[in-house]
Amino acid sequence: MDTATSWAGPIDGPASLRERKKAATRLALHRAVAELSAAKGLDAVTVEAIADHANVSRRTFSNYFPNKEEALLYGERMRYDALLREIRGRPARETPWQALCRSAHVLVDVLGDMDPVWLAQMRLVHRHPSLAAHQMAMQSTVERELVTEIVARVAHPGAQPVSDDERALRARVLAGVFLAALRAAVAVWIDRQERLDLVATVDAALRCAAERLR
Amino acid sequence: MDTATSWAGPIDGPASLRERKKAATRLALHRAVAELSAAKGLDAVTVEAIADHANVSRRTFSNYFPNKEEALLYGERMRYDALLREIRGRPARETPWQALCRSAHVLVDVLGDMDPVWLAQMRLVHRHPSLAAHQMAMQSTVERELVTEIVARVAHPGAQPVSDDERALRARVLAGVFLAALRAAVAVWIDRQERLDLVATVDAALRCAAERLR
DNA sequence: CCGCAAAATTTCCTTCTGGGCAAATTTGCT
DNA sequence: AGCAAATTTGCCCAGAAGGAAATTTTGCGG
Repeated sequence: MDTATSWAGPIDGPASLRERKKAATRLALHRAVAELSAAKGLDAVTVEAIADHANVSRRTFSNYFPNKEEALLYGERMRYDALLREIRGRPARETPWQALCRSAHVLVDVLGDMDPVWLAQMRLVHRHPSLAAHQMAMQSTVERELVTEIVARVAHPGAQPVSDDERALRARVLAGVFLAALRAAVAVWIDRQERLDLVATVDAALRCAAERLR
Repeated sequence: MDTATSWAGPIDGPASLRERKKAATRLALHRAVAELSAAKGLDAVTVEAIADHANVSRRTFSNYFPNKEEALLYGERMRYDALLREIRGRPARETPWQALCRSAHVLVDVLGDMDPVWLAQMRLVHRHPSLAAHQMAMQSTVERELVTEIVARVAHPGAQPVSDDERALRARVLAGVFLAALRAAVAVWIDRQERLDLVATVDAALRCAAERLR
């Protein structure tokens, strides 16, 4: 069950043994919640059960995650981190929107069509409103980081100069719109899972968001 | 301190005494959290303290709200409900985006420049990440309702016909973009509070979102 | 290889939360 | 006034979050 490499997990570079062990524990906890909650639903699973299943003490769980939800959404969080890294790595000459779109494309591509574990997770999130809430919460963090990244890309080559306020506003709107588009794409893809292609759906959502709205 | 009427609160029509009392209690609890958390920060306030401050038992608090955060964000929730009502009431010939923008305008206008209580709330949310999380969570609910409302407005007068999937995607993107724009506007307005006009900022954000992105 | 300092895990403990249940109180209606 | 329904309250318990200190593991210099 080595899906770790498929989403560029934390077991990457040759870090110190300590770091690698921590990463392993974190991952074990994440998988424990995923596995247990897939069976009985998240709130029928106690933190203790999760810790047991990962062979650590209940208290250690708290050292890694503040609560079950975050543990469950850890994979999701990693994916967003990957997205952020990707964006930061885009050439500076790309406009913010280009950078965002291309990064999204890369990530969704890498994610592959239907990592079954991810699919299960998304279905779970999709159904359980409290999880959706936590996911949104996570996105609000991502959004903040995204905003600073976009603001950094001030170089609008052929655009008329704008005020600081205007730029801040634009950056926030851009970040929000981008994430909203991603969410929308995933949502409808989950809804109509059998009939749609994920990459195409994401592309469509981004194009739709970039269009002039009517 | 009768700000209740300013945001179309629950004390409206002449409902039964029971209903009015419930509404009053709910409001009292909401105000209690707001007041106490404004002073010491939200997590320094126990549910018991809130209940005490509203002259009810701790158990009764649970009858009204599932947790502190929801109690604190109750005002916010009411405002979004008002927004939804406004949108549902727009004439059917308006395109979805028009309906959204005009509703937002109405609501922000009604909200008035700087209801001081609201301002305090927003600042609190703005600082405390866990609150921002809960706010996002709430928005995800609102978003869902918004989507169904937008889907209902299928009548794109002069647009080429699109598939069901496409329409669902567009509705979700639209809802997400709209809420993202609102959030962005409020965020920068809070950031630069002294120098900006709220209505103008919201307008700018919506216009920015509606523009073709670069 | 050994032992030591730093870091991580564990045990223990306290406070707070959410919510079931049944008794007591309040409200609406006749 | 008096009864039924709705609401509040007190009591209770399983779980969550997280502080403090003891214990174990890791990394490194001798």
